[in-house]
Amino acid sequence: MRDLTVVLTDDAALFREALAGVLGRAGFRIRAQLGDAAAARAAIAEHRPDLAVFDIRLPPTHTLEGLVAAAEIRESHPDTGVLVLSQHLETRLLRMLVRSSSRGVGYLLKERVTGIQDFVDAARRVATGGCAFDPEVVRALTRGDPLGRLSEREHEILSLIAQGRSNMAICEQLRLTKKTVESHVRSILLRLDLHPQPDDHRRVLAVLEYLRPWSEEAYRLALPPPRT
Amino acid sequence: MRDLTVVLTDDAALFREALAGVLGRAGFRIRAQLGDAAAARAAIAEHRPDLAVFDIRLPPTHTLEGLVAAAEIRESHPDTGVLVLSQHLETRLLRMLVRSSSRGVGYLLKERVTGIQDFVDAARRVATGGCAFDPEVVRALTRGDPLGRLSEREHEILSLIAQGRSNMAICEQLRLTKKTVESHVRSILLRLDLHPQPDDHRRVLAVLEYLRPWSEEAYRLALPPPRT
DNA sequence: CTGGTGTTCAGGGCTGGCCCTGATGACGGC
DNA sequence: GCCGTCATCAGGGCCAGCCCTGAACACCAG
Repeated sequence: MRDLTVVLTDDAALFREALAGVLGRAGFRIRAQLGDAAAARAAIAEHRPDLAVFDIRLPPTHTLEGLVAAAEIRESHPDTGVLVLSQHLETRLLRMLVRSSSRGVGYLLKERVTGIQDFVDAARRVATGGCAFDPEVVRALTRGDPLGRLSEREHEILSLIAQGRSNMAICEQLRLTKKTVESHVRSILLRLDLHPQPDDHRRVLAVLEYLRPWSEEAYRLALPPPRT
Repeated sequence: MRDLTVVLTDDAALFREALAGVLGRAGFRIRAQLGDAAAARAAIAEHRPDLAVFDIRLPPTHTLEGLVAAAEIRESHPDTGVLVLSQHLETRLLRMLVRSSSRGVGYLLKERVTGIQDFVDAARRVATGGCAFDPEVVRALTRGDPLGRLSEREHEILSLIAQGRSNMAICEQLRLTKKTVESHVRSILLRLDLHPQPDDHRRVLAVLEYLRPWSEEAYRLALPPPRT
């Protein structure tokens, strides 16, 4: 079996070198190591590697550039597997990465990669057209849309919560009692699987859940259309 | 003075017809009325109007399409003024609309347009290369970045708040006492001008303030680069 | 008819979060 | 030295929001 080729993109040079070392010793040929998305695009176009590894957050903004680049590479170079490394699970954005296919794509959470061998196995799978997702990622992908579990009324109230309205403002606006709003809030939190945890501020988490579709939509506009 | 030409885009046909009536009676020539952004782009390319009026939220997604289209038109048709109508003030997204220039652009809040004559005046100014911004919009544009008023520590704590962390989780993570975190939270809220109001849930509002740059960045990626 | 879902509301209890005041120490600028 | 800013922390108080239980009614499907 021939050596698989890889291009690595991560602005953290130390981490990038470490990955290069790991993959190199595992038999991959490192074709390039880049620190930003634009350079990665050029290198991938030049080398046409079996695998492109991206940190999700790249310069200049450290927000979305890695994911944008990864999704674009998936479209423009269908023979290049794309492996994304992330600190956090960005479920809805992840869905956009796999919207056309889950072949040749991987999404791993940096802190949950349990060993070098796991990482190498994942890289090899993705490079050869398979997929590799962190189990948390798989669970999130197979789950339905949490917001879809809300009733119409609950959705309406969550939208007001997400505007930073107090319960009192909400009950006045919707002509309900304080108790009714509280009941709905409680139901919303449970429907969204936001159970009491000492570390969580659940109202904020519910807001974040509500805002995600919007973020995804903004992001969708950043991408080329999927091939049919 | 020749009649100014205009293309209107708003998926609410009734509102669109009403605007057409108003502008028509004010001497504008209505070149086209469209319901979505793609149709608007084609019509503007065909008619090259003096003014393009957009509702900010257009189909198919009713999220950003109007603003995307408006910003693109600004780039591709520099002689066409762009007037955006919105329900809410989206400050940071607005900034992207005026990033290259504030000539030939307007942003009005639908609920704050105080009369037909005001609207017509604004349309005329924008169509002839001027600008028209709701006073609230002007105030927001001239104000600095609220997040820039935070100290490094405050910014760090706000980022944790925005992840939906409880105060207890934050104090444990940063090895501070509960009291210290509370002090920082209080300072953050005041720095962000989030004073106690019975209608507000201020912690959520602080989170929304924090998340705005990210939204803007996602949106920036959706736009063509500004001409230099 | 039964069961499930959605909507509304109540009583009662608890606490995380916020408020205010005050203090200390470090640092930098004038 | 003085002042302002930042960071840390304390004491004490209050309450919006959440929790739990329970109830009633409407509607729909089986």
